[in-house]
Amino acid sequence: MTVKPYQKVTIKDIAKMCKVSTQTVSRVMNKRPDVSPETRDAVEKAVSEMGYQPSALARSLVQQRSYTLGLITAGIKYVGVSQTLNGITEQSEKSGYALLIKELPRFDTPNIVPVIESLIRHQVEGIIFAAPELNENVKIVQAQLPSFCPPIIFLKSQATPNYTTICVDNYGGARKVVEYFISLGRRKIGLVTGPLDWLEARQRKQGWEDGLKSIGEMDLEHRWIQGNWSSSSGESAFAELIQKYPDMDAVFVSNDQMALGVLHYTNAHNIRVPDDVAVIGFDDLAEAAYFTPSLTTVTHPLRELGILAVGTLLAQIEGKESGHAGKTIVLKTELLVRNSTPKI
Amino acid sequence: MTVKPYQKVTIKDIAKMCKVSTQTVSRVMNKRPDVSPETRDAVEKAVSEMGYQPSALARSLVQQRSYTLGLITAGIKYVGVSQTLNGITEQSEKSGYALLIKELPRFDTPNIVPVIESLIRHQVEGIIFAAPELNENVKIVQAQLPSFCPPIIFLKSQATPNYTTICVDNYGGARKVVEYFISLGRRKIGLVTGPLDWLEARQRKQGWEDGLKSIGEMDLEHRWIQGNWSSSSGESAFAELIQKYPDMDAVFVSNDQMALGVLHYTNAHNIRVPDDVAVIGFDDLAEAAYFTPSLTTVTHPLRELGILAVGTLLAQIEGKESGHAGKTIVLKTELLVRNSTPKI
DNA sequence: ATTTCTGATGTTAGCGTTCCCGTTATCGTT
DNA sequence: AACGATAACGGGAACGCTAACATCAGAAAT
Repeated sequence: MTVKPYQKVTIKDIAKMCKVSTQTVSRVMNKRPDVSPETRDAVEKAVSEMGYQPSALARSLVQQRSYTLGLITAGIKYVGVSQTLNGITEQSEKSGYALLIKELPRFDTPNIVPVIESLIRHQVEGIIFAAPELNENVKIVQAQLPSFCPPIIFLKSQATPNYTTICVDNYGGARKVVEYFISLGRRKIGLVTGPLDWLEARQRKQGWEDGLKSIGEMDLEHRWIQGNWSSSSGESAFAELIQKYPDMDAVFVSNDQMALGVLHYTNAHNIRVPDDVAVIGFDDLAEAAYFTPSLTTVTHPLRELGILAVGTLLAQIEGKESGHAGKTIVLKTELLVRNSTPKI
Repeated sequence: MTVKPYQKVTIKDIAKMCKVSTQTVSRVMNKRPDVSPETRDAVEKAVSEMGYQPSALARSLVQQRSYTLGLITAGIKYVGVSQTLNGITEQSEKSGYALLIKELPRFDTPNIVPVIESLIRHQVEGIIFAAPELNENVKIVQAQLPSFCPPIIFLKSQATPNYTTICVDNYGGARKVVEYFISLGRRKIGLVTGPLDWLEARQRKQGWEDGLKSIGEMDLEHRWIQGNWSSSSGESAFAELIQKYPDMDAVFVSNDQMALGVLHYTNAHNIRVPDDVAVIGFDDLAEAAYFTPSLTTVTHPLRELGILAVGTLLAQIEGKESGHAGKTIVLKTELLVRNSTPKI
């Protein structure tokens, strides 16, 4: 039907073909009103025949707007992260923004500035920092931010006055867990925590700690142990914990993967769950409902976190005034009761 | 120390500041040899003082190269997909390419062409199509591909003569499963398959079928049932299957999530695994080793799939000659024996 | 008949780079 | 002394597009 152009076709080709100026073609492409119907039809016909696609690059350059967002992640292969990513892609697509993605090679990648600079070179209009906060990484990033930097939002980070932060109420979720255990009459509550260089692990631990202290349980040192989020670490951590805290009648495990490790241990050692030890996890993996026994856990809206991140970022970009007021949004968690805790 | 420029700083600013031409600044930025050391130092100093970042957009425009890859996915929140994504981000970063990501709203998104066009507008130099093949979606995409389209690679798709395809040996993996069951003396092998509009589900089913037929088991209609990849569907599918095929002494479950559902059922109904029924899954989820009992399953190198995809694509981009020769790469799978199958 | 408006189009310039070519100064060679 | 080679740098043009203004016809208003 039409000659397949090897060379990419540009606005000039269309203009020449229709004997109009490039400006007119531009007007048609941008659906502006002041083009006569006949010209519009002719141009549209040429466009579809030639398969013309306007260059977003050239457009961005001249308009000084890229309609592109930058995303910095780490650990995409973990469910939590990828759920957030899902929300982010969905919402940015919906808003007509492209998404440039960077994954840090490690959670504790030392120098993140080059990554941000790379995004800036690509003229992103906003940045979502969705890598978990551990050690001082977020503080370091904030301190080293280039002088000219587009709006940036931090996910799952400590609230700071100058930057917008969106996170999940880890502390509150953990307190809910402890309170639920107490309501079941369990007070000898152990903890398998995630690595304490992670902010989220610290927040969850703090919730557990404060929950126990609020009922007068003050001596907690021998009641917790650290894992590294993996099932394997959960299993061995629990093995150690039950040894140094044999009275334990309940355990809060800081994520579901480690909780699975715990259940693997209890199943293998004839420890009855929930009769001997009740178990509550955190995250609500899709699989958690099918663990043996099914796992009581804390859900958090990770996909919504991503959606909200994009929404908030775009609000900052498009309505410059609200600027980097540095607001903080905390999303609620919810306890999901299943069979690893006793029926009431 | 330095005035924070509100306006973005361009190559001209640096040039003016150093009293050299933009050309010279460009030479410094691109580390070209013909600049005197003094000039180079002066420019570099100005660059770092002003926080100048060359615009990748302008550079792409003039060089007619964007150093950007496009990725089309679906179902990022599922582990398999996100593992591949991990490999893709890693390798494209390593190769100095940026990555533009698009997630299809649904697995069976009807019209994918606009997504591809959007990538083309952004001048991506290559496209990785990493959404699963189901129904005829990949064929439709191939048929509707715009006339001017950069190199494109299909992941996990049916091999076709004209396009490069990289996939995992689902068929071979499934055959290995059946052969292993047979080596254990189990011949009454059931199947919980994934949805058969998915190519991967069909391939795994075919492996199971051919494996059984090779030992003379021809009548298979009552031996399989379809799930939808979820644990819940796995559980109910198995419940139905054991009813219509009570002799079954082994079951191949097409992914680990459904296998978890199966184990949930057997645990609840005092069906002994592996004594009464041996179970093998597919995927090797991180959690599978901690199921009760730990799950024998098939691993496939999804991260490597991503890495390989980028490598192959870049080879096509950079060495134009090998062009879209349409080669096909099939990655090996491996059986991982754990406790849901009997010890030998 | 003149002015004013409006709708449809074209012209020019410029977004921030790099490419191609040209210009100068310096130096060694014959 | 004249020549060419080389090193260091600058001037324009171009990439593909759109913003801003300019133009021009014809309709409407005076």
